[in-house]
This record gives sequence, structure tokens and C-alpha cells, in this order.
Amino acid sequence: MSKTFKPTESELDILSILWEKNRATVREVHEVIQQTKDVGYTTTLKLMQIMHEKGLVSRDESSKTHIYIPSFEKEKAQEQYVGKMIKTLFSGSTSQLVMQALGHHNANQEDLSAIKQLIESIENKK
Amino acid sequence: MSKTFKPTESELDILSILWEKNRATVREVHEVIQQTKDVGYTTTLKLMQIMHEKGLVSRDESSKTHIYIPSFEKEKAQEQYVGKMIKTLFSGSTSQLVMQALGHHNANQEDLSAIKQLIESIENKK
DNA sequence: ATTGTATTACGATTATATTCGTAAGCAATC
DNA sequence: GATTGCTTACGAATATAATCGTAATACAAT
Repeated sequence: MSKTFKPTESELDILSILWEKNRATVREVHEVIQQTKDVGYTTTLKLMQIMHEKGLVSRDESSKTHIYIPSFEKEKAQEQYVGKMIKTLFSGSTSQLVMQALGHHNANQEDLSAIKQLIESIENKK
Repeated sequence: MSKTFKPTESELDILSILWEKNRATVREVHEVIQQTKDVGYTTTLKLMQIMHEKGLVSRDESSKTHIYIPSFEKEKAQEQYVGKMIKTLFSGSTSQLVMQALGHHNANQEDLSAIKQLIESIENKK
């Protein structure tokens, strides 16, 4: 069974940056975080060290400045959070989530077509 | 500006039950929680009291057994969490969230049609 | 009225998360 | 080789969340 993975809020923010960049130093992560949150460098460092201990990230220590790499796929987190959200906020209804998302957040024409196609391919499978 | 509303994980679980039932006693909420989590009655009570202090719920104290009522709409929470999720887990792309949800969680035919209709009505607005 | 049962209130403990100061290492530059 | 600047390591303080035991209270049943 795969270990339960449950990053805290701050940890998730960091992971999100790492997924974006694929790999990054503490400094790089910290610079992004600072854009929205006023926090010291060592705080970010410590968080990333803890994440390393927990196995949420791995790191390349071959040079002095360590490079951090997320240790699991973004997709895994997506699946987990989407599932939890459907359950607690949408009474188990996937379509309600989808409709909320489409209704309140902009999706462009291209996106909409892609979704339609996906729906059709699901329909055809049945 | 509306107060930032940020329930903890346990609080969100409780809110989710309250939204489901519209209103409920501590006992009723506790019974649902116990189905998935082994925790004492007074823990649930305390959590709900704290939620009351914070204004997350209101309560009817007219009889000895208090009745708790969520103090804001489920929709507000949905919007907030969906937004945060799109941002941190889907690189800001609504369609990616939608596609993940449709791909991994079952939606029935009726749901799918409803979504298609919604998409078309969005398309026509442009 | 007494007893029993379910409820709330409240304090205290424990667990977890977040924050940061300080020290130590290392490399480049003066 | 001293100084400067950036890095990691680490411990400790602070903040927040979750847990539960105990006592007081209300109410119903006997």
C-alpha cells in the first residue's frame, strides 16, 4: 500500500513550486514564496529540510547548495485532493465540482473543446 | 470585505456534515464522524464550541441540547477551495482540473449531458 | 425527592506546524 | 589569511489544532 501522503499547507505550497520548476534550490523556492508571504529564509529552509526527512522531497547534495526534487508526481496529489474535495464539498458528485469550476473560473474555447471531446470519449466507452 | 474563512481540516469535516443535514446536534454530528474516525464525544463537542466562537457556526440554545447551524453557504467554501486548488495543483488551469475530475471519478450519463450543456451555454455567451 | 443519563463548559495536555536565531562551513575576494 | 556573503544544520520558541477528563447542569424516569 502506498504511504499516506499528507503535506501541510506550507508544504503543499512548496511542492507546487517544485512541480512547476521540476527541481529547485531553497533560495529559488524562497524567492517565489516571498512574493506572497513575508517569511524568513531559514523558515523556508527548515520546511524543506523537514519535507526531506518525511520523504516528500529528495535532494541532490553533490554541491554545497542542495537541489530539491519532489518525490512524487503532482498527479498523485491532484487525485487525492480532488477526491477529498468531491467528498466533503460536493456531496460526492463529480459533476457538481466540474460545473462549479467551469462556472466560476474562466476556461478558454480550446479548453472547452477539449473537455467536450473527453466527455464524448467517456460516453463512447459505455 | 468578507472575513477570511479558513476552517481546519476537522472543522471542514464537521461543516460538511452540517451542510448535508442543514442543522444538527453535537450528537448527530459525532455519530457521523465516528463512522470513519475513532474519537471521543467531548472532542467533537469542543470542536463545535470553538467553531461557534469563531463564528463558523451559529447555534440555537433554546433547548438544553443545542442545535448547530453552519453560518455560511457551502458554495462559498466550494469557490474558495476550488480556486486554491486550481492555483496550487493545476497551475491555474481550470480545464486541467475538470479533466482530472472527469477522468478519475465516475460521472454518470446524466451528469455528462448536463456538463455538455453547460459548456455549450458558455460557448454561446462569447 | 432521588437517581440515572445525556448534555454542556472548561481546563489541561498532547501533538503538530511554523517560525527564526545562532553557529558552523565553504568559497571567493580583498 | 582575514573578511564577506551565502549556505546548511540545529535547537528552541511560539502558535495552532486536536484530544480528552472532570465537573456542573438539566431533565426525565422512578
